[in-house]
This record gives sequence, structure tokens and C-alpha cells, in this order.
Amino acid sequence: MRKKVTLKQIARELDVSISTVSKSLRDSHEISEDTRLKVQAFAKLYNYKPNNIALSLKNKKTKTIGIIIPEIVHHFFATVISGIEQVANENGYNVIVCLSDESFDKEVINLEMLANGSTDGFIMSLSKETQQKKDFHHIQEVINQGMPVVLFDRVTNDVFCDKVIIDDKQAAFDAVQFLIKQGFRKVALITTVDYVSVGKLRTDGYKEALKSNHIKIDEDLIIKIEDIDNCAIKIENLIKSQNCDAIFAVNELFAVTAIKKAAQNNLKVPDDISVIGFTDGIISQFSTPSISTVSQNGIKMGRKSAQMLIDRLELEDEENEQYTTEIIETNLIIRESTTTK
Amino acid sequence: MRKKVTLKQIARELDVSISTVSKSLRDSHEISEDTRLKVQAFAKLYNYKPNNIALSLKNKKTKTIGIIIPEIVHHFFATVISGIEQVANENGYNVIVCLSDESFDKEVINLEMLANGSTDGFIMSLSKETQQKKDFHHIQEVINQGMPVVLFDRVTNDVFCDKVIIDDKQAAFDAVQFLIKQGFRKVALITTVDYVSVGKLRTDGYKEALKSNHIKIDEDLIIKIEDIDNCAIKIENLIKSQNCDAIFAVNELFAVTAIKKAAQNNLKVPDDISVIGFTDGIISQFSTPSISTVSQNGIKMGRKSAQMLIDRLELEDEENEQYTTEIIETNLIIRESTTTK
DNA sequence: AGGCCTTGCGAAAACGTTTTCGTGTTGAAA
DNA sequence: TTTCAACACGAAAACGTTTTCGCAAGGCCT
Repeated sequence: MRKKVTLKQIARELDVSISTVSKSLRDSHEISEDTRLKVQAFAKLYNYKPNNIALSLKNKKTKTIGIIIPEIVHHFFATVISGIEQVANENGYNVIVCLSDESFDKEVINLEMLANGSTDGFIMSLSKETQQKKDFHHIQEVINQGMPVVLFDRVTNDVFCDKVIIDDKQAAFDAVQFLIKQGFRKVALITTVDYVSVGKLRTDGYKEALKSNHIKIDEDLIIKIEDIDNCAIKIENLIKSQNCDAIFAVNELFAVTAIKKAAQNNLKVPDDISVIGFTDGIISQFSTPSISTVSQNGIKMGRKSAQMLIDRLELEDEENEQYTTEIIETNLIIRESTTTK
Repeated sequence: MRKKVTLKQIARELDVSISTVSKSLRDSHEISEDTRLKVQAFAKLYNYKPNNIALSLKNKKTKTIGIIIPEIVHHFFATVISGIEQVANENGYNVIVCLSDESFDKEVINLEMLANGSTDGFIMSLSKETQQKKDFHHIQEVINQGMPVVLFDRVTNDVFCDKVIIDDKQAAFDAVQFLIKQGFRKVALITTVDYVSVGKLRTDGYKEALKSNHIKIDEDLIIKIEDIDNCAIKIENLIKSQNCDAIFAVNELFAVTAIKKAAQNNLKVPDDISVIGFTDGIISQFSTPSISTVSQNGIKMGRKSAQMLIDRLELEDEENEQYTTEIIETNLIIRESTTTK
């Protein structure tokens, strides 16, 4: 087993000082060409690579970004990570990923653990529980300690930092508007409970679209799902009521479940019911029929978040207290699950 | 902005030595109760937390696990990460994730970058390119440096280390055997090119099953997909040939594409063709019809990998050179895409 | 009174870097 | 011969910990 070699060992071996070795490897002009080449040759031979931890300690920079998200088994979050990782890599950063599992406590623990020197900054999306409790002191804390934070997708107005979001309300509005344009008047909504920020916004967009088309909001056509496990039964009831000719769902899962339940009740999508979902994930693309949906562009969201964080990290000198909120454009992808009335 | 406080600052403030502060906070009996309580109170007030980087440098342990996988936008890998993260967290470890993007070079770069002190060990799944080149020197290198490595799913016999896999061949055999039992004789195979280790193994299992049922292998019924983008056309040709009554696909994507193409060619699944896939991901669960598939249990795979790595990390004293290969059981989940002939 | 043990604390090394500053040697200019 | 700059290198500090060792003071025993 050949352990990694250090400057000290090289120094001892070549009978020079540690400083000489360090300077030689960094091509300092202070060192004669003779020794410089000798040291470099030796270092190469023994495959010397500087120790990252030592560098981090010295430079007070880890070149590492902390990501804290609710779930990774979720295509949207996976794409965001992918985007973050791209930009991070391009700039010589690594990413360390922690999952809050939608739990406030885990979010706090992870944040505090990473804040003790492990990362230079954070990119995060709030857990459901955090959004419900409206307790953001842990985030404010790390910001106060001088670590930049970028929030994406599930954000809050209660903490000042850079943010990357989509215009959920507008996107929902556009989707519903599209359905109405196609001639549907009885558009149902499958959404989440209100404390999930994006769910609330999409609900707002839905209502707005109806209003601006002078369609009365029928609360029976709005179902709010708290827990993913019991969504099927609620959705089935909606389908069975036969009260709607189109459905807008705030995520893929609700959309595909609606389609499934429709099929089981002998209703064809899109012939009998049109469906539009949210998030252009695996499900939307590969379901039969493929699902018309609002594409969030997670990659772009991740890339933008990473870029904002890194910009702030590398700026650093003049504390720019001007936080910005970046809006990633969405687009409506029309596939097989929608038609005209 | 309240920067994090260090031992040195506390020491200066209380007019004691750094050692006294450190010992007090670690409840050393060397320190009188008086000073101990005083220091602890002060530390609590200023929310002192030890700096992880400094600890890592001192202890030569980072309590961090490096994960290097080909893709994260892939439900199976996401579940594995999720499993790893669970066990890692339970044991006080963090995970740092790097994506090889199926590229050999990126895999090497990431590995070398993390090997310079950033992590205590690695959990990885080989990129396609690495499998193709059969070049594993980078992995052998980190093992030689004394860092434990656990390979999962996409592994190789050419490097000695702990491994976690499923019995791909057996699982494929079982799936095809099931189809044959249902009365199908013309079972097609949609697989990858041979250098993808798991693809090859699943192909072997398919052939074995046919053989043991005395069914001649028809090469026309075996299609090998190199590139995901052009899989649709090849699969459509297979469907159009109307030569098969059942299909075994080595992943979800191939399975769902087969179903889609069947529908487009007026063939019903499962009535006209039965389909079994591999990997119990989002697609299989939510596709219509839902897809019978071989479940790999990524969570379990991740948990096991993490456990093996951590065990080896915490053992460490006596270099146990006995590597083991753990096999995670699979199970065939029968859903709507299969029937009897 | 002398010796020894306990108590309570500090100095310093160590982990692996980088960088500043000091210093000795050499060569050339005066 | 003296002086000074250039050159080449080493010592040491710093980053934030933990831990070993040393040391002084005080109390107890003979």
C-alpha cells in the first residue's frame, strides 16, 4: 500500500526544506532551475497531489457547495442537482448532497453540520415541514455567518438571499388558459395543500385563469392532496363525478394518476378528458398517452443557482448586499393528453 | 455578520489557554469544575461548533463518502444514493456526489479530485466508457493508497474490492422463464450492447432460459441498442415484424418504448404482446398499462454499499483483505403488461 | 522539614499546506 | 578590498483542532 506522499516527505527525501518543495512545485522564480526540476521530477514520480483538506484549512475555502433538498428520488430535483453539478464542475467545485426527507429537523441538522467549515455556501429547496412551520432561523443563521445561500423552487420571502424560481402562478395560468382556449369550461384542479409554496401559487394561477375568462370557480372541482399515498382515491372520486372535461394537475404524479383512474373508469384521455400536468419528467414523457405539461427546466434552474452562488463566492470582497431573484422561464409542452373540445 | 468563533478566540476572551478551552468542552477531568462550566457557558453563548476541516486534518478522517455514478437523472441511481445517504447519516457521514456522465475521463478526474483528502472512501458504479475501455487503474490506485472502494451494480472482476450487485443473469432468467411458463414461445429481447456489464448478463440469462426450455435462439428477436436516442426505430421494427408474442427488455425505457410502439401499431399490451422490463422505477409503476418488471431494490443496494464501506472504514486496524460480493435479491413484480397466452 | 502525590493548567507538537521574511553566499561594481 | 544587489534557500507562522507532556502549587505523610 503506497500512501499518499506529502511535501514533508519529499523534502526529507531530497534533503531540502518544505518551503523549497512547495515553491518548486508552484514554479516560483525564487528557486533555481536545478532544484526546481529535481523536485518536480520527484513529485511526479511519486504522484504528489496537494491535500485538499490542508488547502481548505489554509485558504478558508473548501471549493465545495452544499445542496440540501427534500428528496432525491424525484426527477425534478435530480435534474436540478445535475445542473448544479455541471456548473460546479466547470468552476472547480464539488457538491455535497444532503436530503432533508421533507423533515424540518433533518434540514436543520444537515445545514448546521455542513456549515461548520465543510462547504463555502448552500443551494437549497425547503422541506415541506419547514414551509409549514415557517421557521427559517437556521438559514438566517448561516447567512449571518457570512455563507451565501441560494434558494430554489421552494423558497420563502422571509429570508433575504438569492433565489431561483419559476413563475409558478403565470405558468399555471398559461396552462389553464390553454385548456380554456381549447374550449373546455369545466376545468378541474388537482393540487397540494396550501402550505407548499409552489402548490399555492399554481392554485392561484388556476383561479386567475378561470376568473379572467369569467368562469365561476367551482370548489368541487378543486381537490387538495395532503399525502401522496391517498391521492388515488380522491382523484378517482373526481373522475367518477364526471363533472369535468379537463384537468390541470400541479405535478406529474397527480396527472398520471388522473389518466390511470380515467382509464379504469372507461374514460379516454384525451378524448373524454384532457389533462395537463406540471414538471416535464420521465412520467410525462413516457406515459401513454404522453402528457402535456409545464416544463420547469430543472437543469437550467440548477445551473443558474450554481452560477449565482459561485458568483457571490468569488466576489466576496465587496459585500454586495443586493440579492436578486431569478425567474426561469417555463414552457407548455403539448403532447397527447390534450385535445380540443 | 457574526463569524464563527474559534477555540483561540474563546481562550483569549476568558484569559485561559487554548488547551484549557478544548479540554473543558470535551469534559476533561483535568479541568476544575469552575473553569469547565465557565468555558462551556461561554461557548454555548457564542454557539461554538468545532471546525470540521480542522478536525479532518487532525484526525485524517473526513467522515465523508464519495459517490461517483454515471448519471443522477435516473431513478435507479437516485434510489441508490438515497439508500447510501440514509446509512451514511445514521453513522455521522456525509456524502459528496460526482457524476461521470458515462465518461471515463470525468470518472478519473472526479475520483482523483476526491481522493486527495476529501473523502474517506468511495462508492461507485462504472461509467459505460470505463467498462468499454476496461481501464480501471484509477480505481486500483485509490485502493492502493488505502482508501476503501465499494462498487455497485456496474462492477468489474478486474479490481479487487467489496461489491454489491444483483444476480442479473438469474433475474433475467427468472423473468424469461416466467414468460415461457405463461405459454409464450417467441420471446424477444431488447438489450444493450455487450460491453455494458449488466446488459450482457441479462442477455445471458435470457438465452439460458430459452435453452433450458429447448427453444431455439432466434437472433432476429434480439436487438441490441447502442444509443438511447435511436432505440425507438429499432424497437418499432421489432414490433412491426409481428414475430414475437412477448418481450423481455433490460430496462424500463426499452419496455415502455416497446409498449408505446405496440400501441401505435395497433397491438395491445398485454393482449397481443406481453412485456417484462427491468428496474422498478417511476415509469414501470405509472405507465399505462403498468409494467411487470424485475425490481432491483436500489435503496437496499445503497444501504448495503454504505454499510460495507463504513464497516471497512471503522475497522481499519487489522487490514482485512477479505473482500466480499454481496448479492441483493431481486423480485419479479407482475403488473398489467403481462398475461397468459 | 523534606519528599511525594494530586490538582489544574499551559506549552507545544501534530495534521499538510502556503507565504512572508530572514539569511548566507556569490558576483559584480566601486 | 569593500559594498551591495541578486540569488537561492530555510525558518516560522498561520489555518483550528486534539493530545501529550511538563510544571507549579498545594496538601499530606513520615
